Amino acid sequence: MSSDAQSGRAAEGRGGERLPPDMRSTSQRRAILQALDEAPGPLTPHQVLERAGAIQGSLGLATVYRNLATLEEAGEIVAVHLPNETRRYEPTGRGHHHHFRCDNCEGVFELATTCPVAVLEGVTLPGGFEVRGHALTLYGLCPRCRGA
Amino acid sequence: MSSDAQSGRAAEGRGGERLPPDMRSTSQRRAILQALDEAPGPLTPHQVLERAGAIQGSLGLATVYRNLATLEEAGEIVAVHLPNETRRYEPTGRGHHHHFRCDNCEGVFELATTCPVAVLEGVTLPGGFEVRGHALTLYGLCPRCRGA
DNA sequence: ACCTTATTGAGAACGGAGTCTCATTCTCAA
DNA sequence: TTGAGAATGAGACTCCGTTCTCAATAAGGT
Repeated sequence: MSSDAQSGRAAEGRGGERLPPDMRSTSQRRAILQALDEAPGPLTPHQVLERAGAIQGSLGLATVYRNLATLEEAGEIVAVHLPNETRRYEPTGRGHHHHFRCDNCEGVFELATTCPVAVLEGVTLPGGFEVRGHALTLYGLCPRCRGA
Repeated sequence: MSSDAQSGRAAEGRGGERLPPDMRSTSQRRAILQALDEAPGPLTPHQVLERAGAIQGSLGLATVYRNLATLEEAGEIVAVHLPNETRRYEPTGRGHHHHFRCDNCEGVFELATTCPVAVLEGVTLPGGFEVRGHALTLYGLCPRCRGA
């Protein structure tokens, strides 16, 4: 779940990432990407600040926001929106999946389970609602909180 | 979808609503409840201000917020959270359902469709995630925007 | 009708997410 | 090695949803 192979981001030019031409490879940028790659689920900007900050010494919140925006534009990461939560980000290329939020620790995890809502894609529901996409979040207890 | 029978709110004491003992029935409160009852889906505080304000002459934003909080505590309405949207409210007693958000007009509607995620309730997913609830939002085009 | 007290309106104030500024630092192509 | 310009850090600032304040108003029990 944290291998470079998964997202296709491997040794290439400069720092080792696949980034647009005029986008430089800085230690901060690398740390942010690494933090997102190693996380069990999408991270909020503040979580990115914490985790990437632990990897790379100094890191400002503005830098995190700037990079998240830049990397999203570059298609390296995608924004994830959960109900009643601030925006989160995760690396692209992980295919269609949904998230699980623990009621206890409030952590958000990526699920491997097959999508139970796929059948509705492209369907027009009674009432005339044409479905083009969906957002599903499961709630409950994560493995750790269940055990404790 | 706008009948009083549906939510069980009918002529009873005072102004006509079923409200806790020390909660007074004011014209503002009644307008707010009516606005929520007649809406095709959950409303944001500002939408409540607009709609209830159209019913009842003067209405302040603070009054709307106060009443939404009070009515929620009283169990008359429930908060609805959609991804990347501000909190909305709808009357209680409409059973399990999900919402549809139009990509074009951005309106949010209540769906009558049976829940495709029900099968996951109570299940423990591979990985050890114990499902206790879920949030599903469908996106696409509403009847009106589809026609236009 | 009267009195107690919940409720209201208008606007000031708050809080947290996200953005902007700008002097300084760093990347990397030449 | 060097220079152009992308990137950074710290904090001020903006935005906007929500709450607070307080004097005036109005439910509703008696």
